[in-house]
Amino acid sequence: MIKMKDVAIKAQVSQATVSRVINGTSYVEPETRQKVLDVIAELGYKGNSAAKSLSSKKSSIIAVILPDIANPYFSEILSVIEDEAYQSGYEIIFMNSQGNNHKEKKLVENILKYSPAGVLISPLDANANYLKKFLENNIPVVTITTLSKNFSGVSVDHKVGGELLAKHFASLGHVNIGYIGNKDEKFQGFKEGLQNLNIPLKDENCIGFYNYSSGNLKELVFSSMEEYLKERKSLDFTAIFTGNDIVAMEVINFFREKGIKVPEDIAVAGFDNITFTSYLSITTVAQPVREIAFLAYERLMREIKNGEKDIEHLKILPRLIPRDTTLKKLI
Amino acid sequence: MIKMKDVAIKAQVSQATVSRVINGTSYVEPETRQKVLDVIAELGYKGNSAAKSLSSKKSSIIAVILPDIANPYFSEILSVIEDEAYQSGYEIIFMNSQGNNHKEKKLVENILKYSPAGVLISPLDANANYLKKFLENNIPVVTITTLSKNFSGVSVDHKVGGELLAKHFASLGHVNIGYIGNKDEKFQGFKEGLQNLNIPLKDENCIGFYNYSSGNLKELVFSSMEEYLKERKSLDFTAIFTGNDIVAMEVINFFREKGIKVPEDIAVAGFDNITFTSYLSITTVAQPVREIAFLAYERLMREIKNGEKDIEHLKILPRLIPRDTTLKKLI
DNA sequence: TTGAAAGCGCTAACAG
DNA sequence: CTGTTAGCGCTTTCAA
Repeated sequence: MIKMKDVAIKAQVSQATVSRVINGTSYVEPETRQKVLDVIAELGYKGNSAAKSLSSKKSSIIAVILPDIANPYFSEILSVIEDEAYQSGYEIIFMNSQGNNHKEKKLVENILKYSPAGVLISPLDANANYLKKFLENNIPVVTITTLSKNFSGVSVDHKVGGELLAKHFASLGHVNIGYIGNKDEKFQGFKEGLQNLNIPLKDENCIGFYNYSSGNLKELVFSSMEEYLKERKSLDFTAIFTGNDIVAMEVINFFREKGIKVPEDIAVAGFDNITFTSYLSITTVAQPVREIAFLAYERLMREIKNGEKDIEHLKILPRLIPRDTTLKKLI
Repeated sequence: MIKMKDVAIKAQVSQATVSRVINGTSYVEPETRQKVLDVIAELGYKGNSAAKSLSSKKSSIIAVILPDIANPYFSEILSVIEDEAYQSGYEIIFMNSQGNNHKEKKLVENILKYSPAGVLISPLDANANYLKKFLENNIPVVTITTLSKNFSGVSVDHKVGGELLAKHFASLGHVNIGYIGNKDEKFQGFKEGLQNLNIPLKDENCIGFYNYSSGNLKELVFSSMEEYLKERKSLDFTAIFTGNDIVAMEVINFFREKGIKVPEDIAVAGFDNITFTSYLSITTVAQPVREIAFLAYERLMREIKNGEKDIEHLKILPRLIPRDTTLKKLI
């Protein structure tokens, strides 16, 4: 690999001057500047990230930590971030926490070795202690999907999303309603939304589990549903809201195997609006993923380049996308 | 950030000794060794990648360059690689070529700055000249999905996959057959497979396009199909093989909009067996993605750690997964 | 406006 | 078995 010194010698200037024209850190006589540029092109000088990072104490690496890259929702996010980073001259170190808090902690520790310029993370626990390491090391962080009091972040208003679905179910005449998924913000919104409409959401109809990894999701969904069915003989609800679209697909799959028809016997709605829900015509709540990713990246850049330090929380409003799986009116 | 010297001082040894216990590069008296380890734990020493990489001239970074991370086929691959890398102490720099040769070239140049320990790439063009830079810089490369004469690689035998589908269509009695997608190896296998069964695959029924990015895929598929329909009034085939599952979904979508029923009016088969095809019950050819990714990573590790330099090409056999979209027999 | 020189934190001879 | 020392390629004072 050709280095600055090689360029310097060939351009008959000092290595410091080469550094200056590359980084624009101080004025260089246009002639020498051009000469250096020519030699750089001629020799195909590329630079050495390690050396640069070591002496400048900062890198052009952005760490991206996501809970489940196999979920299209997150791969779409990564896709947007990667391209933005590419266009602005950063590289992405990607890490997949797989819904595993222990792994996420390790990942955070590992990434510190690289002095990343910034971090984009969809944290499993927005208030986890190990996230504070970024604060201590003065590394800008923007959270995606979840908001943390310590960092800027961009998310969808999940609560509103839950409420939207509550209203949707209500408008279709459902009064016995179920839920399956993480008991998170959207669940809260859903529950409160139903309460405001005087529709009870019975605890025993809320099948909770905590999961991010799509690896064993099918098993998880199937065993949870089996267990539910074992306790009572049949479904005690006519509509079910699932934590996300993938869960919705699995639930529909489960119902299909059991001979339960969607939406004739039961209405199903998901959350996220990943591409594939449209093929299956699943009712869902759309998160503008690309916008979220873009806004998060943009915010991170402002923290990196302009040193903005105030904590900014963006909550984007989701919208309901009614499709076939909730087609049937009960009234 | 706490550094080796800090550890050395507190442990009352030289910095070199700390380096030795960390890297195990030479024997260290068990007592001193333990003392150093204790101090490392106490101080929470993490290390500095840039410094390590600069002085050792190698990094623990593995570059992963994929054509379309939004395609679940590739996100599954990334998921496997990331976890393997995590377990063996490497970090992933992820790059998305988006089916853009120009971008891929730039990515290859960019990654050289990091002296990656190795590269896993699903190249757009296996023989692209810029890939030789890895050879010049002595960086181990393993290709995924496509094989290159210059590097080791793991792929599915796409040709066999195409043949499998040819036989499948034939066994169902189809004689007028179409294709839509990249005119690649699986297309060749498909074509030859049909030829061997004395079924012609007319050129005008082969709708070719070159695409990797799922971004504008819908448009691409729809406009290609529209064009086809404009030229002749109706479909001149009873079964169509699509380049991959996502294309299959879009084609089915298109047919649905046109009121053409699948599989009643036309049979559709995809390729890849991404998770979502099972929900839609699309006939497809399964690529054992996780195995591919795992084998590629394993091979790369052997090149990195053991310096194996021979070129090894693994071709994994795909298998046909018949499902509902090709259910109907014509004979 | 430019060059010389001192590190950045670490690895890897080289002594002893 | 361990300490000393010389860089790795670059950024960044400090002078001139």
